[in-house]
Amino acid sequence: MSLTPESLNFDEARLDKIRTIQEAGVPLYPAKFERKDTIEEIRQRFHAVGHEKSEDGVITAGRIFTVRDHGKTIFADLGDESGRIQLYIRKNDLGEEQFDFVNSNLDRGDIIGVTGHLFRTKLGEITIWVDQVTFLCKSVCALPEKFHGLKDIEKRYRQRYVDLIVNDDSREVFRTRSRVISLIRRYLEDRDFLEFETPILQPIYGGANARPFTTYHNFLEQKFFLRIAPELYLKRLVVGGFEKVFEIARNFRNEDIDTRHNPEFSMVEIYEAYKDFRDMMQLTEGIISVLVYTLHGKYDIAYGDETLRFEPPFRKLSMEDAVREIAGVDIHAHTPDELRELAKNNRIEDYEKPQTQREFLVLFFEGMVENKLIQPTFVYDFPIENSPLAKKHRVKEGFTERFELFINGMEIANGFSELNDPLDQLARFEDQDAKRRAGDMEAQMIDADFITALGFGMPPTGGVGLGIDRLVMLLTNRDSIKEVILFPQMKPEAVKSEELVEEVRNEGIEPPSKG
RNA sequence: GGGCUUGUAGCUUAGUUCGGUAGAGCGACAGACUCUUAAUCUGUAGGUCAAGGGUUCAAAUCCCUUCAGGCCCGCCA
Repeated sequence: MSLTPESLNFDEARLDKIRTIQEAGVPLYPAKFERKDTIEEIRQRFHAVGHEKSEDGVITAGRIFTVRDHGKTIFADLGDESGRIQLYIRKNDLGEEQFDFVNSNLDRGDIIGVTGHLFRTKLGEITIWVDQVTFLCKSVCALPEKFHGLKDIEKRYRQRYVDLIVNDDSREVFRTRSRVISLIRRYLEDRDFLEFETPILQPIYGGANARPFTTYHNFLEQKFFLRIAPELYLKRLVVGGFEKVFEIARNFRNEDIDTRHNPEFSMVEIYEAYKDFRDMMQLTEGIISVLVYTLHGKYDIAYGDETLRFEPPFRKLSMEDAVREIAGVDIHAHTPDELRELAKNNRIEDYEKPQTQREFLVLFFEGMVENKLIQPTFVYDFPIENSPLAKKHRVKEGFTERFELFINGMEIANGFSELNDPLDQLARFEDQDAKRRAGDMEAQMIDADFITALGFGMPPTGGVGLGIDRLVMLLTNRDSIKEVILFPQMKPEAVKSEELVEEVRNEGIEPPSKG
Protein backbone atom coordinates (compact mmCIF):
# COMPACT_ATOMS: atom_id res chain seq x y z
CA MET A 1 0.00 0.00 0.00
CA SER A 2 1.55 3.27 -1.08
CA LEU A 3 1.08 6.55 0.68
CA THR A 4 -0.64 9.47 -1.03
CA PRO A 5 -1.57 12.99 0.09
CA GLU A 6 -5.13 11.66 0.39
CA SER A 7 -4.20 8.64 2.49
CA LEU A 8 -2.17 10.93 4.72
CA ASN A 9 -5.23 13.12 5.25
CA PHE A 10 -3.61 16.20 3.74
CA ASP A 11 -6.13 19.01 3.48
CA GLU A 12 -7.54 19.34 -0.07
CA ALA A 13 -8.10 23.07 0.21
CA ARG A 14 -4.54 23.62 1.36
CA LEU A 15 -3.10 21.50 -1.43
CA ASP A 16 -5.04 23.72 -3.83
CA LYS A 17 -3.50 26.78 -2.24
CA ILE A 18 -0.05 25.31 -2.69
CA ARG A 19 -0.75 25.01 -6.41
CA THR A 20 -2.00 28.61 -6.52
CA ILE A 21 1.06 29.90 -4.70
CA GLN A 22 3.43 27.95 -6.89
CA GLU A 23 1.68 29.10 -10.06
CA ALA A 24 2.19 32.67 -8.86
CA GLY A 25 5.91 31.90 -8.77
CA VAL A 26 6.18 32.54 -5.04
CA PRO A 27 8.68 30.26 -3.27
CA LEU A 28 6.74 28.23 -0.71
CA TYR A 29 9.53 26.55 1.19
CA PRO A 30 12.46 29.00 1.10
CA ALA A 31 15.71 27.75 2.58
CA LYS A 32 16.23 30.60 4.98
CA PHE A 33 14.62 33.67 6.48
CA GLU A 34 16.73 36.26 8.28
CA ARG A 35 14.83 36.53 11.52
CA LYS A 36 16.10 39.50 13.51
CA ASP A 37 13.87 39.34 16.59
CA THR A 38 12.12 36.66 18.56
CA ILE A 39 8.65 37.41 19.83
CA GLU A 40 9.87 37.58 23.41
CA GLU A 41 12.57 40.06 22.41
CA ILE A 42 9.96 42.18 20.63
CA ARG A 43 7.68 42.16 23.65
CA GLN A 44 10.50 43.30 25.89
CA ARG A 45 11.82 45.95 23.56
CA PHE A 46 8.40 47.44 22.85
CA HIS A 47 6.71 46.93 26.20
CA ALA A 48 6.06 50.69 26.48
CA VAL A 49 4.88 51.22 22.90
CA GLY A 50 1.82 53.45 22.47
CA HIS A 51 -1.01 53.66 19.96
CA GLU A 52 1.27 55.27 17.36
CA LYS A 53 3.24 53.04 15.02
CA SER A 54 6.84 52.66 16.24
CA GLU A 55 9.80 54.07 14.34
CA ASP A 56 11.84 50.92 14.90
CA GLY A 57 10.98 47.98 12.75
CA VAL A 58 11.10 44.25 13.46
CA ILE A 59 11.69 41.14 11.40
CA THR A 60 10.31 38.01 12.98
CA ALA A 61 8.82 34.66 12.10
CA GLY A 62 6.62 31.96 13.49
CA ARG A 63 3.51 29.86 13.13
CA ILE A 64 0.04 31.30 12.56
CA PHE A 65 -2.27 30.20 15.37
CA THR A 66 -5.43 32.16 14.65
CA VAL A 67 -6.65 34.34 11.81
CA ARG A 68 -9.38 36.94 12.19
CA ASP A 69 -10.32 38.23 8.77
CA HIS A 70 -12.06 41.63 8.69
CA GLY A 71 -12.28 42.14 4.96
CA LYS A 72 -9.70 44.82 4.35
CA THR A 73 -7.71 44.01 7.49
CA ILE A 74 -6.60 40.79 9.10
CA PHE A 75 -5.71 40.14 12.69
CA ALA A 76 -3.65 37.03 13.29
CA ASP A 77 -1.67 35.52 16.14
CA LEU A 78 1.91 34.57 15.41
CA GLY A 79 3.78 32.24 17.74
CA ASP A 80 7.39 31.16 18.10
CA GLU A 81 9.08 29.20 20.87
CA SER A 82 9.36 32.29 23.02
CA GLY A 83 5.73 33.39 22.87
CA ARG A 84 2.91 34.79 20.79
CA ILE A 85 2.11 38.18 19.39
CA GLN A 86 -0.73 39.69 17.37
CA LEU A 87 -0.32 40.72 13.75
CA TYR A 88 -2.27 43.51 12.07
CA ILE A 89 -2.29 43.28 8.29
CA ARG A 90 -3.99 45.95 6.18
CA LYS A 91 -4.85 46.16 2.52
CA ASN A 92 -3.59 49.78 2.52
CA ASP A 93 -0.11 48.67 3.55
CA LEU A 94 0.37 45.58 1.40
CA GLY A 95 -1.44 46.80 -1.65
CA GLU A 96 -4.50 45.09 -3.14
CA GLU A 97 -2.70 42.31 -4.99
CA GLN A 98 -0.39 41.29 -2.13
CA PHE A 99 -3.16 41.54 0.42
CA ASP A 100 -5.59 39.39 -1.54
CA PHE A 101 -2.85 36.87 -2.18
CA VAL A 102 -2.03 36.60 1.52
CA ASN A 103 -5.66 36.71 2.58
CA SER A 104 -6.71 33.88 0.32
CA ASN A 105 -3.68 31.64 0.85
CA LEU A 106 -2.79 32.04 4.51
CA ASP A 107 -3.95 29.29 6.85
CA ARG A 108 -3.79 28.58 10.51
CA GLY A 109 -0.65 26.49 11.05
CA ASP A 110 1.39 28.11 8.27
CA ILE A 111 4.84 29.38 9.11
CA ILE A 112 5.56 32.87 7.87
CA GLY A 113 8.07 35.66 8.24
CA VAL A 114 6.88 39.23 8.77
CA THR A 115 8.42 42.66 8.79
CA GLY A 116 6.63 45.56 10.40
CA HIS A 117 6.41 48.05 13.22
CA LEU A 118 4.91 47.90 16.68
CA PHE A 119 1.85 49.61 18.07
CA ARG A 120 -0.73 49.12 20.74
CA THR A 121 -4.37 48.55 19.73
CA LYS A 122 -7.34 50.39 21.19
CA LEU A 123 -7.82 47.48 23.56
CA GLY A 124 -4.18 47.63 24.67
CA GLU A 125 -2.73 44.63 22.84
CA ILE A 126 0.84 44.96 21.63
CA THR A 127 0.67 44.23 17.92
CA ILE A 128 2.95 44.08 14.90
CA TRP A 129 1.70 46.39 12.17
CA VAL A 130 2.81 44.26 9.25
CA ASP A 131 4.17 45.65 6.00
CA GLN A 132 5.48 42.43 4.49
CA VAL A 133 4.53 38.74 4.71
CA THR A 134 6.80 35.91 3.51
CA PHE A 135 5.61 32.31 3.28
CA LEU A 136 8.21 30.05 4.92
CA CYS A 137 6.27 26.80 5.10
CA LYS A 138 2.78 25.89 4.04
CA SER A 139 1.07 23.58 6.48
CA VAL A 140 -1.09 20.98 4.74
CA CYS A 141 -2.40 19.37 7.92
CA ALA A 142 -5.11 21.21 9.81
CA LEU A 143 -4.29 21.91 13.43
CA PRO A 144 -6.70 20.84 16.16
CA GLU A 145 -9.32 23.26 17.33
CA LYS A 146 -7.97 26.56 18.58
CA PHE A 147 -9.93 26.71 21.80
CA HIS A 148 -10.01 23.13 23.08
CA GLY A 149 -6.69 22.11 21.58
CA LEU A 150 -5.78 18.44 21.33
CA LYS A 151 -7.19 16.47 24.25
CA ASP A 152 -7.27 12.91 22.98
CA ILE A 153 -4.56 11.29 25.10
CA GLU A 154 -3.73 8.63 22.54
CA LYS A 155 -3.31 11.19 19.77
CA ARG A 156 -1.23 13.43 22.04
CA TYR A 157 1.24 10.57 22.52
CA ARG A 158 1.21 9.28 18.97
CA GLN A 159 1.52 12.71 17.39
CA ARG A 160 3.52 14.47 20.06
CA TYR A 161 4.50 17.18 17.59
CA VAL A 162 0.86 18.28 17.42
CA ASP A 163 0.59 18.17 21.19
CA LEU A 164 3.65 20.40 21.42
CA ILE A 165 2.33 22.85 18.83
CA VAL A 166 -1.00 23.45 20.50
CA ASN A 167 -0.61 22.61 24.18
CA ASP A 168 1.55 25.10 26.03
CA ASP A 169 1.60 23.06 29.22
CA SER A 170 2.91 20.04 27.38
CA ARG A 171 5.74 22.11 25.95
CA GLU A 172 6.44 23.33 29.47
CA VAL A 173 6.73 19.76 30.79
CA PHE A 174 9.45 18.93 28.29
CA ARG A 175 11.21 22.22 28.83
CA THR A 176 11.38 21.24 32.50
CA ARG A 177 12.61 17.78 31.58
CA SER A 178 15.45 19.27 29.59
CA ARG A 179 16.37 21.57 32.48
CA VAL A 180 16.32 18.66 34.94
CA ILE A 181 18.88 16.75 32.91
CA SER A 182 20.97 19.85 32.42
CA LEU A 183 20.88 20.72 36.14
CA ILE A 184 21.83 17.20 37.20
CA ARG A 185 24.75 17.29 34.80
CA ARG A 186 25.86 20.70 36.07
CA TYR A 187 25.52 19.65 39.70
CA LEU A 188 27.82 16.70 39.14
CA GLU A 189 30.28 18.50 36.89
CA ASP A 190 30.58 21.27 39.49
CA ARG A 191 31.72 18.57 41.89
CA ASP A 192 34.31 17.20 39.46
CA PHE A 193 32.39 14.12 38.32
CA LEU A 194 33.22 12.90 34.82
CA GLU A 195 30.45 11.87 32.47
CA PHE A 196 30.99 8.70 30.42
CA GLU A 197 29.12 6.60 27.92
CA THR A 198 29.15 2.85 28.36
CA PRO A 199 27.76 0.12 26.08
CA ILE A 200 24.06 -0.16 25.46
CA LEU A 201 24.57 -3.37 23.48
CA GLN A 202 25.86 -5.79 26.06
CA PRO A 203 26.80 -9.48 25.68
CA ILE A 204 25.83 -10.04 29.32
CA TYR A 205 23.24 -7.88 31.03
CA GLY A 206 23.33 -6.93 34.67
CA GLY A 207 23.12 -4.20 37.27
CA ALA A 208 19.45 -4.71 37.98
CA ASN A 209 16.84 -7.40 38.18
CA ALA A 210 14.80 -7.20 35.03
CA ARG A 211 14.05 -8.96 31.78
CA PRO A 212 16.08 -7.64 28.85
CA PHE A 213 15.46 -6.95 25.19
CA THR A 214 17.55 -9.13 22.95
CA THR A 215 19.04 -8.45 19.56
CA TYR A 216 21.57 -10.01 17.23
CA HIS A 217 24.78 -8.81 15.64
CA ASN A 218 25.13 -10.33 12.18
CA PHE A 219 28.88 -9.86 11.77
CA LEU A 220 29.78 -11.18 15.20
CA GLU A 221 27.08 -13.82 14.89
CA GLN A 222 26.18 -13.17 18.45
CA LYS A 223 23.19 -12.37 20.59
CA PHE A 224 23.27 -9.06 22.44
CA PHE A 225 21.13 -7.54 25.16
CA LEU A 226 20.04 -3.94 25.45
CA ARG A 227 21.30 -2.84 28.80
CA ILE A 228 18.97 -2.85 31.77
CA ALA A 229 21.48 -0.71 33.71
CA PRO A 230 24.95 0.75 33.13
CA GLU A 231 26.12 -0.27 36.61
CA LEU A 232 28.66 -2.99 35.90
CA TYR A 233 30.45 -0.90 33.26
CA LEU A 234 30.61 2.23 35.39
CA LYS A 235 32.14 0.24 38.22
CA ARG A 236 34.80 -1.03 35.81
CA LEU A 237 35.67 2.65 35.33
CA VAL A 238 36.12 3.05 39.07
CA VAL A 239 38.41 0.02 38.99
CA GLY A 240 40.28 1.79 36.19
CA GLY A 241 40.95 4.76 38.42
CA PHE A 242 38.18 7.25 37.63
CA GLU A 243 36.99 8.12 41.12
CA LYS A 244 33.90 10.20 40.35
CA VAL A 245 31.87 9.06 37.38
CA PHE A 246 28.33 9.27 36.12
CA GLU A 247 26.26 8.40 33.09
CA ILE A 248 22.91 9.73 32.01
CA ALA A 249 21.70 6.43 30.69
CA ARG A 250 18.77 5.18 28.69
CA ASN A 251 17.89 1.75 30.05
CA PHE A 252 15.66 -0.88 28.47
CA ARG A 253 13.52 -3.36 30.35
CA ASN A 254 11.29 -5.85 28.64
CA GLU A 255 8.42 -5.62 31.08
CA ASP A 256 4.91 -4.33 31.40
CA ILE A 257 3.96 -0.78 30.56
CA ASP A 258 1.94 1.30 32.99
CA THR A 259 1.78 4.79 34.45
CA ARG A 260 5.15 4.36 36.10
CA HIS A 261 6.98 2.12 33.61
CA ASN A 262 8.09 2.64 30.03
CA PRO A 263 10.23 0.00 28.28
CA GLU A 264 12.97 2.57 27.80
CA PHE A 265 13.60 5.05 30.55
CA SER A 266 16.28 7.40 31.73
CA MET A 267 18.45 7.19 34.77
CA VAL A 268 21.50 8.96 36.05
CA GLU A 269 23.92 6.57 37.69
CA ILE A 270 26.68 7.97 39.86
CA TYR A 271 29.72 6.35 41.50
CA GLU A 272 32.17 7.93 43.87
CA ALA A 273 35.22 6.21 45.30
CA TYR A 274 35.93 6.33 49.04
CA LYS A 275 32.27 7.01 49.84
CA ASP A 276 29.55 4.79 51.28
CA PHE A 277 25.77 4.51 51.10
CA ARG A 278 25.27 7.30 53.61
CA ASP A 279 27.32 9.69 51.51
CA MET A 280 25.25 8.71 48.48
CA MET A 281 22.03 9.47 50.34
CA GLN A 282 23.42 12.91 50.99
CA LEU A 283 24.40 13.36 47.36
CA THR A 284 20.95 12.24 46.21
CA GLU A 285 19.25 14.59 48.62
CA GLY A 286 21.50 17.41 47.42
CA ILE A 287 20.71 16.88 43.74
CA ILE A 288 16.98 16.60 44.25
CA SER A 289 16.57 19.48 46.65
CA VAL A 290 18.64 21.79 44.44
CA LEU A 291 16.55 20.71 41.43
CA VAL A 292 13.32 21.49 43.24
CA TYR A 293 14.58 24.82 44.53
CA THR A 294 16.03 25.90 41.19
CA LEU A 295 12.91 25.00 39.25
CA HIS A 296 10.28 26.14 41.75
CA GLY A 297 12.03 28.76 43.86
CA LYS A 298 11.04 26.90 47.01
CA TYR A 299 11.29 23.47 48.58
CA ASP A 300 7.54 22.74 48.74
CA ILE A 301 5.80 21.66 45.58
CA ALA A 302 2.24 20.61 44.86
CA TYR A 303 1.78 17.10 43.53
CA GLY A 304 -1.82 15.98 43.04
CA ASP A 305 -3.52 16.53 46.37
CA GLU A 306 -0.23 16.47 48.26
CA THR A 307 2.36 19.04 49.09
CA LEU A 308 5.77 17.42 48.80
CA ARG A 309 8.46 18.91 51.02
CA PHE A 310 12.00 18.70 49.70
CA GLU A 311 13.84 20.75 52.26
CA PRO A 312 16.88 18.69 53.28
CA PRO A 313 17.53 16.59 55.21
CA PHE A 314 14.98 14.05 53.95
CA ARG A 315 13.58 11.54 56.37
CA LYS A 316 15.77 8.46 56.78
CA LEU A 317 14.83 5.20 58.42
CA SER A 318 15.86 1.60 58.23
CA MET A 319 13.57 -0.88 56.55
CA GLU A 320 12.94 -2.56 59.90
CA ASP A 321 11.97 0.75 61.48
CA ALA A 322 9.81 1.65 58.50
CA VAL A 323 7.92 -1.65 58.81
CA ARG A 324 7.64 -1.29 62.58
CA GLU A 325 6.41 2.26 62.39
CA ILE A 326 4.16 2.20 59.34
CA ALA A 327 2.99 -1.41 59.18
CA GLY A 328 3.11 -1.81 62.96
CA VAL A 329 5.07 -5.05 62.69
CA ASP A 330 8.28 -5.73 64.60
CA ILE A 331 10.00 -8.35 62.48
CA HIS A 332 12.41 -9.36 65.21
CA ALA A 333 9.65 -9.92 67.77
CA HIS A 334 7.99 -12.72 65.81
CA THR A 335 8.75 -16.14 64.40
CA PRO A 336 8.25 -16.67 60.65
CA ASP A 337 5.02 -18.53 61.38
CA GLU A 338 3.67 -15.64 63.41
CA LEU A 339 4.72 -13.24 60.67
CA ARG A 340 2.88 -15.35 58.12
CA GLU A 341 -0.26 -15.12 60.20
CA LEU A 342 0.16 -11.35 60.52
CA ALA A 343 0.65 -10.99 56.78
CA LYS A 344 -2.43 -13.09 56.13
CA ASN A 345 -4.49 -10.97 58.54
CA ASN A 346 -3.30 -7.82 56.78
CA ARG A 347 -4.40 -9.29 53.47
CA ILE A 348 -0.98 -9.19 51.88
CA GLU A 349 -0.82 -11.49 48.89
CA ASP A 350 1.84 -14.18 48.60
CA TYR A 351 2.08 -14.52 52.38
CA GLU A 352 2.86 -18.20 51.97
CA LYS A 353 6.12 -17.84 50.07
CA PRO A 354 8.52 -16.14 52.56
CA GLN A 355 10.40 -18.38 54.97
CA THR A 356 12.70 -16.11 56.92
CA GLN A 357 12.26 -12.96 58.96
CA ARG A 358 14.14 -11.02 56.31
CA GLU A 359 11.87 -12.26 53.55
CA PHE A 360 8.87 -11.23 55.60
CA LEU A 361 10.46 -7.84 56.16
CA VAL A 362 10.47 -7.27 52.40
CA LEU A 363 6.94 -8.63 52.11
CA PHE A 364 5.60 -6.24 54.74
CA PHE A 365 7.59 -3.36 53.33
CA GLU A 366 6.29 -3.82 49.81
CA GLY A 367 2.79 -4.72 50.88
CA MET A 368 2.12 -2.13 53.54
CA VAL A 369 4.81 0.56 53.63
CA GLU A 370 6.08 1.51 50.18
CA ASN A 371 2.97 3.25 48.89
CA LYS A 372 2.55 5.18 52.13
CA LEU A 373 5.89 6.89 51.76
CA ILE A 374 4.60 10.12 50.26
CA GLN A 375 7.14 12.64 51.53
CA PRO A 376 10.74 12.08 50.40
CA THR A 377 11.99 9.22 52.55
CA PHE A 378 15.18 7.20 52.45
CA VAL A 379 14.76 3.59 53.49
CA TYR A 380 18.04 1.80 54.18
CA ASP A 381 19.44 -1.59 55.21
CA PHE A 382 18.02 -4.08 52.73
CA PRO A 383 18.13 -7.86 53.16
CA ILE A 384 21.08 -9.39 51.37
CA GLU A 385 19.03 -11.78 49.22
CA ASN A 386 17.60 -8.95 47.13
CA SER A 387 20.79 -6.95 46.75
CA PRO A 388 23.41 -8.94 44.86
CA LEU A 389 25.61 -5.93 44.09
CA ALA A 390 25.58 -4.22 47.49
CA LYS A 391 28.18 -4.59 50.19
CA LYS A 392 27.33 -6.59 53.28
CA HIS A 393 26.26 -4.40 56.15
CA ARG A 394 29.19 -3.51 58.42
CA VAL A 395 27.25 -4.49 61.57
CA LYS A 396 23.87 -5.92 60.63
CA GLU A 397 24.15 -9.63 59.80
CA GLY A 398 22.10 -10.65 56.75
CA PHE A 399 21.66 -7.10 55.48
CA THR A 400 23.38 -4.83 52.99
CA GLU A 401 24.33 -1.18 53.01
CA ARG A 402 21.66 -0.25 50.54
CA PHE A 403 18.99 2.45 50.39
CA GLU A 404 16.11 3.48 48.24
CA LEU A 405 14.45 6.88 48.08
CA PHE A 406 10.67 6.90 47.97
CA ILE A 407 8.52 9.86 47.01
CA ASN A 408 4.78 9.64 46.51
CA GLY A 409 5.05 5.87 46.94
CA MET A 410 7.42 5.63 43.98
CA GLU A 411 10.97 4.37 44.00
CA ILE A 412 13.02 7.33 42.82
CA ALA A 413 16.58 6.31 43.69
CA ASN A 414 18.49 3.20 44.63
CA GLY A 415 22.01 3.20 45.97
CA PHE A 416 24.51 1.34 48.06
CA SER A 417 27.98 0.86 49.33
CA GLU A 418 29.22 -1.04 46.31
CA LEU A 419 30.29 -4.63 46.76
CA ASN A 420 34.02 -4.68 45.96
CA ASP A 421 34.95 -8.12 47.37
CA PRO A 422 35.38 -10.30 44.23
CA LEU A 423 34.85 -13.57 46.12
CA ASP A 424 31.65 -12.31 47.72
CA GLN A 425 30.51 -10.97 44.33
CA LEU A 426 31.12 -14.36 42.77
CA ALA A 427 29.07 -16.05 45.47
CA ARG A 428 26.20 -13.57 44.99
CA PHE A 429 26.23 -14.07 41.23
CA GLU A 430 26.13 -17.81 41.72
CA ASP A 431 23.12 -17.41 43.96
CA GLN A 432 21.46 -15.26 41.25
CA ASP A 433 22.37 -17.79 38.59
CA ALA A 434 20.72 -20.57 40.59
CA LYS A 435 17.56 -18.46 40.72
CA ARG A 436 17.75 -17.91 36.95
CA ARG A 437 18.06 -21.63 36.36
CA ALA A 438 15.08 -22.12 38.62
CA GLY A 439 13.08 -19.96 36.24
CA ASP A 440 13.47 -16.47 37.69
CA MET A 441 13.59 -14.48 34.46
CA GLU A 442 14.78 -11.39 36.30
CA ALA A 443 17.73 -12.82 38.18
CA GLN A 444 21.15 -11.65 37.06
CA MET A 445 23.68 -13.36 34.81
CA ILE A 446 27.18 -14.18 35.98
CA ASP A 447 29.51 -11.56 34.54
CA ALA A 448 32.95 -13.14 34.79
CA ASP A 449 34.74 -10.11 33.38
CA PHE A 450 33.13 -7.89 35.99
CA ILE A 451 34.31 -10.20 38.75
CA THR A 452 37.77 -10.15 37.18
CA ALA A 453 37.65 -6.34 37.25
CA LEU A 454 36.85 -6.48 40.94
CA GLY A 455 39.73 -8.92 41.21
CA PHE A 456 42.07 -6.11 40.21
CA GLY A 457 40.67 -4.11 43.09
CA MET A 458 37.99 -1.42 43.38
CA PRO A 459 38.26 1.09 46.20
CA PRO A 460 35.38 1.35 48.64
CA THR A 461 32.77 3.09 46.53
CA GLY A 462 29.31 4.53 46.92
CA GLY A 463 26.85 4.41 44.02
CA VAL A 464 23.34 5.57 43.28
CA GLY A 465 20.89 5.51 40.38
CA LEU A 466 18.20 8.14 40.04
CA GLY A 467 15.11 7.70 37.90
CA ILE A 468 14.87 10.81 35.79
CA ASP A 469 11.43 10.20 34.31
CA ARG A 470 9.80 9.75 37.69
CA LEU A 471 11.61 12.77 39.04
CA VAL A 472 10.25 14.82 36.15
CA MET A 473 6.76 13.49 36.93
CA LEU A 474 7.06 14.89 40.44
CA LEU A 475 8.49 18.19 39.28
CA THR A 476 5.77 18.72 36.67
CA ASN A 477 2.84 17.32 38.62
CA ARG A 478 2.08 14.57 36.08
CA ASP A 479 0.60 11.23 37.07
CA SER A 480 1.79 9.15 34.12
CA ILE A 481 5.30 8.50 32.90
CA LYS A 482 3.97 8.85 29.34
CA GLU A 483 3.35 12.52 30.05
CA VAL A 484 7.06 13.13 30.58
CA ILE A 485 8.44 10.90 27.82
CA LEU A 486 8.27 12.59 24.43
CA PHE A 487 7.49 9.47 22.44
CA PRO A 488 6.19 6.82 24.82
CA GLN A 489 5.97 3.22 23.66
CA MET A 490 2.62 2.45 22.04
CA LYS A 491 1.24 -0.39 20.00
CA PRO A 492 1.09 0.47 16.30
CA GLU A 493 -2.30 1.54 15.09
CA ALA A 494 -4.44 -1.27 13.70
CA VAL A 495 -4.09 -0.44 10.01
CA LYS A 496 -0.33 -0.43 10.08
CA SER A 497 0.02 -3.53 12.19
CA GLU A 498 -0.02 -6.08 9.37
CA GLU A 499 2.61 -4.19 7.40
CA LEU A 500 4.76 -4.04 10.49
CA VAL A 501 4.59 -7.77 11.02
CA GLU A 502 5.55 -8.17 7.37
CA GLU A 503 8.54 -5.86 7.74
CA VAL A 504 9.69 -7.60 10.86
CA ARG A 505 9.59 -10.88 8.96
CA ASN A 506 11.64 -9.35 6.18
CA GLU A 507 14.25 -8.41 8.75
CA GLY A 508 14.45 -12.07 9.65
CA ILE A 509 13.16 -11.56 13.14
CA GLU A 510 10.07 -13.58 13.81
CA PRO A 511 7.58 -11.92 16.11
CA PRO A 512 6.76 -14.27 18.97
CA SER A 513 3.60 -16.21 18.25
CA LYS A 514 0.69 -15.52 20.50
CA GLY A 515 -0.34 -17.96 23.11
C1' G B 1 -2.96 -11.98 33.32
C1' G B 2 -7.81 -9.85 35.92
C1' G B 3 -11.54 -5.87 36.61
C1' C B 4 -13.71 -1.29 35.03
C1' U B 5 -13.97 2.02 31.00
C1' U B 6 -13.45 4.91 26.13
C1' G B 7 -13.56 5.10 20.56
C1' U B 8 -19.29 9.50 16.61
C1' A B 9 -16.80 15.03 10.93
C1' G B 10 -9.87 17.62 10.81
C1' C B 11 -10.60 19.08 16.40
C1' U B 12 -14.07 19.45 20.89
C1' U B 13 -18.42 16.82 21.50
C1' A B 14 -24.43 15.66 21.88
C1' G B 15 -27.14 11.34 20.87
C1' U B 16 -26.30 5.04 23.79
C1' U B 17 -30.13 4.55 29.82
C1' C B 18 -35.49 3.23 26.89
C1' G B 19 -33.47 0.71 18.97
C1' G B 20 -37.03 4.55 14.66
C1' U B 21 -33.57 9.09 8.58
C1' A B 22 -26.59 11.27 13.06
C1' G B 23 -26.93 17.06 15.74
C1' A B 24 -23.87 21.20 17.34
C1' G B 25 -19.49 24.47 18.08
C1' C B 26 -14.70 25.37 16.14
C1' G B 27 -12.16 24.49 11.55
C1' A B 28 -12.85 24.28 5.88
C1' C B 29 -15.30 26.52 1.54
C1' A B 30 -18.28 31.00 -0.69
C1' G B 31 -19.70 35.96 0.72
C1' A B 32 -20.03 40.83 4.09
C1' C B 33 -17.00 43.71 7.41
C1' U B 34 -10.27 48.67 8.21
C1' C B 35 -8.72 48.17 16.13
C1' U B 36 -10.35 42.31 16.31
C1' U B 37 -8.50 38.80 19.92
C1' A B 38 -12.68 31.79 21.33
C1' A B 39 -14.01 38.42 16.36
C1' U B 40 -19.04 38.88 14.35
C1' C B 41 -22.90 38.00 10.51
C1' U B 42 -25.10 34.97 6.04
C1' G B 43 -24.77 30.53 3.31
C1' U B 44 -22.50 25.59 1.70
C1' A B 45 -19.96 21.11 2.00
C1' G B 46 -18.02 17.50 5.24
C1' G B 47 -19.81 10.97 8.77
C1' U B 48 -17.96 3.09 6.76
C1' C B 49 -20.73 6.26 14.32
C1' A B 50 -12.92 2.01 15.55
C1' A B 51 -13.35 -2.97 12.48
C1' G B 52 -16.14 -7.49 11.68
C1' G B 53 -20.24 -10.57 12.77
C1' G B 54 -25.17 -11.37 15.07
C1' U B 55 -30.38 -10.13 16.89
C1' U B 56 -34.36 -7.08 14.63
C1' C B 57 -39.14 -4.74 9.99
C1' A B 58 -35.32 -1.24 11.78
C1' A B 59 -28.78 -0.77 15.25
C1' A B 60 -24.22 4.75 16.75
C1' U B 61 -27.67 2.56 20.49
C1' C B 62 -28.71 -4.44 22.21
C1' C B 63 -25.30 -9.14 21.92
C1' C B 64 -20.49 -11.52 20.38
C1' U B 65 -15.44 -11.20 18.46
C1' U B 66 -11.35 -8.23 17.22
C1' C B 67 -8.24 -3.61 17.21
C1' A B 68 -6.30 0.70 19.73
C1' G B 69 -6.49 3.72 24.19
C1' G B 70 -7.37 5.14 29.56
C1' C B 71 -7.80 3.88 34.96
C1' C B 72 -7.12 0.24 38.84
C1' C B 73 -5.08 -4.50 40.49
C1' G B 74 -1.39 -8.36 39.69
C1' C B 75 3.60 -8.76 37.81
C1' C B 76 7.75 -5.35 37.99
C1' A B 77 13.39 -8.30 43.79
